[in-house]
Amino acid sequence: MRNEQNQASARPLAAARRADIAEVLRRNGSVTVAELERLYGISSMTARRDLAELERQGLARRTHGGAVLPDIAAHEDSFAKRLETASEAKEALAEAALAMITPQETIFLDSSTTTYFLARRIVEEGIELTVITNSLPVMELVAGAPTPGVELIGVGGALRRLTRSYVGPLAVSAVRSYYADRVFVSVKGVTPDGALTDADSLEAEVKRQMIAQAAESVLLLDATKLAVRGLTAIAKLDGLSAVLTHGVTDKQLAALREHNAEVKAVERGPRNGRGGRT
Amino acid sequence: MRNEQNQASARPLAAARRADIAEVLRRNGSVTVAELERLYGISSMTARRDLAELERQGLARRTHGGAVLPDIAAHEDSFAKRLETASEAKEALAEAALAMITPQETIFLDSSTTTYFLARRIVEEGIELTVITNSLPVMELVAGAPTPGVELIGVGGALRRLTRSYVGPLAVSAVRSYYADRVFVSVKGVTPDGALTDADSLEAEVKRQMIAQAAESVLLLDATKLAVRGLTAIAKLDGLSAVLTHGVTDKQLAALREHNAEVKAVERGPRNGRGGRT
DNA sequence: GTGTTAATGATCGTTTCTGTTCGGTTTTTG
DNA sequence: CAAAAACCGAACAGAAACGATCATTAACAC
Repeated sequence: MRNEQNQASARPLAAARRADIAEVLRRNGSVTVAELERLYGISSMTARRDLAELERQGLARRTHGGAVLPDIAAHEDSFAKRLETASEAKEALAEAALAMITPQETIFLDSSTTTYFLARRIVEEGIELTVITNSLPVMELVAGAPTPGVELIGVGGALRRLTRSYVGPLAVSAVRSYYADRVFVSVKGVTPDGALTDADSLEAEVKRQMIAQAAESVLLLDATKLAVRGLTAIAKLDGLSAVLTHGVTDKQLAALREHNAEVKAVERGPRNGRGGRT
Repeated sequence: MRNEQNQASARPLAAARRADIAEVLRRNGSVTVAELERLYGISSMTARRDLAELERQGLARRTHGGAVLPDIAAHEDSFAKRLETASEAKEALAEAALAMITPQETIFLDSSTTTYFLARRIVEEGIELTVITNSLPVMELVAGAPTPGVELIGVGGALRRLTRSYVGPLAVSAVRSYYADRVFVSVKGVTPDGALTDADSLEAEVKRQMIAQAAESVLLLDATKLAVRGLTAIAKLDGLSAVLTHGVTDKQLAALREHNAEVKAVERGPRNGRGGRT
């Protein structure tokens, strides 16, 4: 660019010389005061002053005898550990959900841990699609993906620390401004009469809106959910497009099918009597 | 090029000569006052005036003895990379910004690395307030805080991977739905005539909206910003409530004060100016 | 012609840049 | 580990550049 001549010529321009030094530094990774003296015909004091100026500008880091490029360290995540706590049921459900996804489509992911596993699989596979979520962990996961295949749209709002997700009016209205091909949700519990319930009403509101804005809605349900019941109702089983279950008994399966015909049992590894169709 | 006579032959138009100087500058990267005197047969005073005019037009950057090309920063470094540069200055600025915060208030934090440092200090100190941000790293930081003192409102939108921040229409409208006591912003560069510039227009839009929605706006400015100029304008210096600087020279400080009286120098590391008197 | 405006050059106190000196500190060497 | 060498940075002084100010000149309108 701007560094060609600059040999022992007259006295071109102090600023130009400094820019040149910065360029040399970028190319070589380091410079010494002695080199600068010889190269530009300046005194050591001036050389030091130049390097001090470059350091002030953040372009160099002073060392004894010269200067080097400022550190170029990497930024690492500390979330790897969270990934270790793997639940077999959730992994199986995530795997089955992954098979339902078509590249290039747009999906909602809620703030459950089950969909977190799904997000991880999506990133691992490098599937190209658009993910809309209110879950901070999912955002971190997708944003940190090595391959930029996944487009991420984050739903903002007030942070609910317990679940690390965004909720509230702003979150709901943000969800309302998007339409997706599919939504994957998980809930706190399912009642015997086919109602999905959650422990938090704000969270429930977001899930409900996601379901409303998606062409197809898929519930990811492990066996523990059948025993509990949340405080607020989100939706009815019969309003969903599909339900993936894991670890439920034949009897429970039959009960679910009374509310929704599209209930599929996902078994990976010999589990519970039935062998479901994967 | 249009370099006809150069000599004192005629004086067709000062503007033509300046355009010519600009051309020389583009080609060589720098010019000296002495060169201009010889080239055009003008006095040093006129040469300086020409260069001052070119600087006002953003075509040159004045230096002692001449002028060099302004660094037009169209490109942008990733968040991780920016985190490593001028970290000392950013820490000092963050510390000073921290002192401006009153507990229980609501603040906007933009997606710069400088405000990331500020967020970290807020979390460390456990100050109770509400933070509204479009920066994913800041969200992670605040959400992961051991003490739940900080209320977090996340601004969603489309994720811009390079800066790990949410931008776009959704982000802007989300910001618009909140009012804050204060906003802390950092920008790509500040031009001589007092305009804040950024490399990305989407990012700039969010910052602009934050400034509009905050009662007070504070700019965090390290010395590296004075040398560069971004592509899009965000706002004017005179529209801000306060400016905190680090590592700028006395002269630069005076220039900034012409646009905004509330410019404060925050020094905690490398001293500015020449022969620093303690 | 006369008045106005813009550009330029000259003067001069102030600022910036630079090299030298010198005492103190860090690194290397024996 | 001590001596030697190299390096550092504060302080000083000279040279160069700067910019505010004022006077001069040229172009133009009336």
